[in-house]
Amino acid sequence: MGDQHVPESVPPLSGPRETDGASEAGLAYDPQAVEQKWQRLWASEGTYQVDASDPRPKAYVLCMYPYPSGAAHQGHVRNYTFGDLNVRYRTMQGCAVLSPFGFDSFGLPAENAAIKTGIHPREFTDARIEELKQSVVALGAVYDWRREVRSHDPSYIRWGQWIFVRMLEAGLAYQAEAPVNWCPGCQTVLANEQVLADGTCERSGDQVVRRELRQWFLRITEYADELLEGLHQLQWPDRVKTMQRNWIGRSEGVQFALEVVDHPDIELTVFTTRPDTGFGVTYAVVAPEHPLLSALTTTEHRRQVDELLQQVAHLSDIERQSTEGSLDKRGTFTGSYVLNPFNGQPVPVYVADYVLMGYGTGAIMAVPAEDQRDWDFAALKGLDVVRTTQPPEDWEGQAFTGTGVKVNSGFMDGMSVEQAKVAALEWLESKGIGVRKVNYRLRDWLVSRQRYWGCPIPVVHCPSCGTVPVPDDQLPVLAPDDVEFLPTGESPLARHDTFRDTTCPACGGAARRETDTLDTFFDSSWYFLRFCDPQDDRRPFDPALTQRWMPVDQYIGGIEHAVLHLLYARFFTRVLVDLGLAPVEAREPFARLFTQGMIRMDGSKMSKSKGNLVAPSRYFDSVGADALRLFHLAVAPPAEDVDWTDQTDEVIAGWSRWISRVWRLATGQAGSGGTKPNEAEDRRLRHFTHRTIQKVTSDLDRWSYNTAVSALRELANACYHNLGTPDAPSAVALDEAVDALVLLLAPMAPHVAAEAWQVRHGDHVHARPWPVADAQLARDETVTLVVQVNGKVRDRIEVDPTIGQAEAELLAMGSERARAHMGTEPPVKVVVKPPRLVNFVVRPH
RNA sequence: GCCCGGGUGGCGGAACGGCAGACGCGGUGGACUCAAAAUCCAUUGUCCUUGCGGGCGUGCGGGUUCGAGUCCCGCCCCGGGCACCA
Repeated sequence: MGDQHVPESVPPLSGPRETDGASEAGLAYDPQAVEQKWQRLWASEGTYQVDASDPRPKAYVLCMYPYPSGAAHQGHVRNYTFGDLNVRYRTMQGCAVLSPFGFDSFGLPAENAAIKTGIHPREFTDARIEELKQSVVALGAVYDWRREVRSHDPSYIRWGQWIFVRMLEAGLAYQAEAPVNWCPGCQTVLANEQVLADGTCERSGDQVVRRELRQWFLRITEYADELLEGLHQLQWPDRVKTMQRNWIGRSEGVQFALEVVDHPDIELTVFTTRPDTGFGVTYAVVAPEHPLLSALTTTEHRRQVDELLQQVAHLSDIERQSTEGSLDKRGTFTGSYVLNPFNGQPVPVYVADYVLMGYGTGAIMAVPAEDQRDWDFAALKGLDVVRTTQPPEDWEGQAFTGTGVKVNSGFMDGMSVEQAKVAALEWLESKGIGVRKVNYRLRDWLVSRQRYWGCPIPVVHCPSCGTVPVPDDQLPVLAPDDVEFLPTGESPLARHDTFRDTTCPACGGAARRETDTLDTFFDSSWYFLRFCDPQDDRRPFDPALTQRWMPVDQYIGGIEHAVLHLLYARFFTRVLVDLGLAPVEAREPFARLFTQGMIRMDGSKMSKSKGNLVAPSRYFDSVGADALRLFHLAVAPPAEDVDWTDQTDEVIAGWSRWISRVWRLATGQAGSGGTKPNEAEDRRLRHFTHRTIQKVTSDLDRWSYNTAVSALRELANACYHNLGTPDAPSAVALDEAVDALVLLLAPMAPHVAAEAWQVRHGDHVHARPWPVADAQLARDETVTLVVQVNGKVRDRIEVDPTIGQAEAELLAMGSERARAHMGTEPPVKVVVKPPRLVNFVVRPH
């Protein structure tokens, strides 16, 4: 998964602190010694290994598996800090937590490195996996490592291919022509990322062109409605659901045919969501790739049309939909006319780049009066504009897309837009010209990649049998190692004779092996299922084990995956359920989703391919992992982006100081409580303790980690209050407070919490149950009643929280400070919201 | 261009439509110390005021409301995604 924006460089951190090799009570806290001790212990005791037979209620907590880009960067640290907090918190709450880890280990960077340095992608990738794994362990994040999955592992490839074959058999995979970015200089297909903003190749600088290639697709559009409907039941951020909804882009409308003047043999089919505007159609537009374009183009217009096609060949879809620059040069007349079926008038047919072949029918009826882009284009080309919805008075100079009364529209005159939509549809259907049609913005999933470092598509192309899947017992199809990684030429697989040339599994004749590999989103669409049964060599995963763990209860990853990965995976699991391979529990794979913000530096202008130079290891080696974790929890709400600045190191150092502050409290070095009860202080501290337990618990439940950490700061401050003075709280109250502090800290800063607890009690803090507040002690004895005059705060009165309406008003009325702002007349109105607020509304004087 | 977010002190941030700035970082002052570090304590939006207190303040402009950082409308700026980066 995503390699996030990462900081480029930071000023040097103050040198490593002195360590004294141990951290028993009475000594300074030594993060390195403590962290290594506990990391070894968690690993050797298998503390976070779970099995399906575990009787506790299950919780599946998962961070999106990473693309192994080497040592972890701060984006990973942030992700795994949140994940680990959830794992430990749910464990303390009594759940059997499934916490697996794996690697999205196929991908472009390894192949680029191979081309550059000659190192084989596998060697390159394995080395980086080890590095990343090490930093994840050093962070103190705990996983059931027996379940590790790597995309490039032959067993994972095998079952991925096996699933692809099942999809092929079910008719869900098919081949079709689709454009790719072709670099004439490199003689190779480029990823969008490798094409610069000016449309040139990042490596050779050549102008990139779009070229049609026969490629594999998955029929995700068949699931469009289901994917849309399924969003309702998900506990996902609204913005992610909205993005998916918009991405699917369901729209209801009409598809109808336009007669072509002087061409009885062909007709132009268009889709519209606004059939009510039919009388306003003054021209039509086809996409440059439209199959009828050639037939529609007359001899005298062919030159201009060809020029346009050449120009469009190196534009991306984004550039084509942009209205920057003049539309003038981006469309031209074909020379043909079609008949507007509503009024029988001939209207000209244009070709323009802003119409995309991939959406609808690749042709539109243009209504400049009611569509702004059509308006702009019509203005440039001097085309007619006929309003069919009456715009408000004074409306001129632009399209009117709102609702109103229909005009100039024959049988629809006088109707509302909504009525007219229905009338136009019924009219088109009754005439046999059109049909109602649901259209989606979503396109089928193109899974072919012309690359080496990916999962080979397991089919063989036979001249006599056609496309034949590789039989199950011959899986996995593995890419050969002896390939050349050249900076020019096609995919290494296509040039590898003994891989490419094979025999047909059906007839035994000479055949050609498919040399495309699968999109890495294919791999990331089912790894969370494999985690449930990672070593199975009879099937991708056992349905019973999958049923035990699925769905993922908490999925955590970057917002950049809001649409693609998260939509593909939802599609994939639906298919697996429909094919009977996965239990219904997996239909919606991620019950709860959290999308974290990104790490930015200098406004995020840096490129993602640059390495991460703010390596977490520099913090592990100085202040320790706990300090870095607390920093990430505290610095911002988890969903927000984080700016890595000059001040960041100082803030992290502050967390290191705080850890020592807690350590001194826990070990008694900060001073101890009194031997006798101190009623006032004890009540204050116990109230604070139990209120903090409530606050932290609810903050963790609502993903408000920054405020949870703040609450722990406050509890520590409360513990220090009056410590070492005659007015100190009793040892009993202090111990209760410090124990609560350590327990609440355990999911956040697990090492110091574990060590502190062991020093105090001898056992493991992470095996303790999560603390429960005493509601009586947590209750506030008084609250502040705010007295306002005309909405401005004029006084504050401490009152009993159960105070009533009348009593509150009476108390407020008695406030001298408030009365000083009220003049002599009685208030016009009094708003009383006990126990928080009384607002007197008076006439200004 | 389209879709989705964000904008609060010097900085990161807090705030069920009801005390704007919790908790930190940085700053300032103090205690401890021969001194320093570490530590502990206090203070810190801004303007006017000796003080009490008051005015102004949540990107900009309007609106709803007894009351708006929060809700609505219109802008500006910054970021994410846009189907082959993952």
